[in-house]
Amino acid sequence: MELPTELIHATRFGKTRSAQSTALLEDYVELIADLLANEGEARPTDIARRLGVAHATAIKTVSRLKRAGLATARPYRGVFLTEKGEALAQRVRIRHRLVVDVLRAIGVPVEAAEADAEGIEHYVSEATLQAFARFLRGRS
Amino acid sequence: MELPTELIHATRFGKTRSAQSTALLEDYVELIADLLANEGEARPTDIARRLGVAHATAIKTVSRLKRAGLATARPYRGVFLTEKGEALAQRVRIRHRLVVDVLRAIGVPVEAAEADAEGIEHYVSEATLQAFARFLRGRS
DNA sequence: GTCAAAATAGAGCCTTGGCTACATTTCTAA
DNA sequence: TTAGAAATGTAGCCAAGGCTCTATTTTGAC
Repeated sequence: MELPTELIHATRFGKTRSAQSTALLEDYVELIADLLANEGEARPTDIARRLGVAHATAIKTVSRLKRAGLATARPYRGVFLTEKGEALAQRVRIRHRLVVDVLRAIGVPVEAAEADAEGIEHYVSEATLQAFARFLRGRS
Repeated sequence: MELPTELIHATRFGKTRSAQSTALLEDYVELIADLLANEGEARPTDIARRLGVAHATAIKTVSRLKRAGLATARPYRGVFLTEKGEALAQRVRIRHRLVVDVLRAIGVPVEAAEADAEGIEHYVSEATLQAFARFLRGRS
């Protein structure tokens, strides 16, 4: 841990950038899991509506999910998660709850907490996550 | 506030997306302000090194900053911030400190707090920011 | 003062994540 | 059962944010 300042910064920013590319896939996986659980199926049109994008955009991203080994889908037949996708969805869901709970505990209004968590959750490291859990345990 | 669920979600995600486009410009403005304050000048090469990108990328983004009215730069003469850019840098700096301080207060290790704040800060709304400030005041 | 090195700029390419427009498939209701 | 509506998929466009390669300008060492 004796890197020059600019390398520390570069590493930090680089991490932030690559986090952005995974953030979208995480959102999709989270949403697909939710739709499968609550509606029984995850159709591209529903995904698009929930994310506020055009259906073509959703379809294109789903194909990226397939390439990444997170989802499966056959033409005109809805989207499903692979085991890897399920596992990711699980992690994302837990992390989301943790972030929202911490924000709420700090005094953030529920609306803002839910909305901001959507962006924040993708940038919370494992160390921070553990600190969050400790913090919540310590005050319950 | 009586939107259907999918519209609430869509709005929320949409906000997250557009936040991403401003996140990079905020990082640049913050860094340029820092370089101007500590080095006396902000050269594209330094910006690139600190952000861990190629210098050409930095130059291209600086020209976007100019288009957005945040910075000025004459060929071969370094980058400066406009009033608007200064104001943004100020806000970003304050917000960054607040996020780091809250993370630290919760028990996040300093390294993780600094690193995660880099990503988190761009997604913290005004309401959340105020809650953060209250939280810190309440425990000092 | 000159010339090589460093910094700066520009061109052109790639992927992502949006979009619209059009084509195809599936579903549904008469 | 079949036509029209809805869903799905494809193609092609755009801007952002990366990259490399090449050209130009500035600077610094002699």
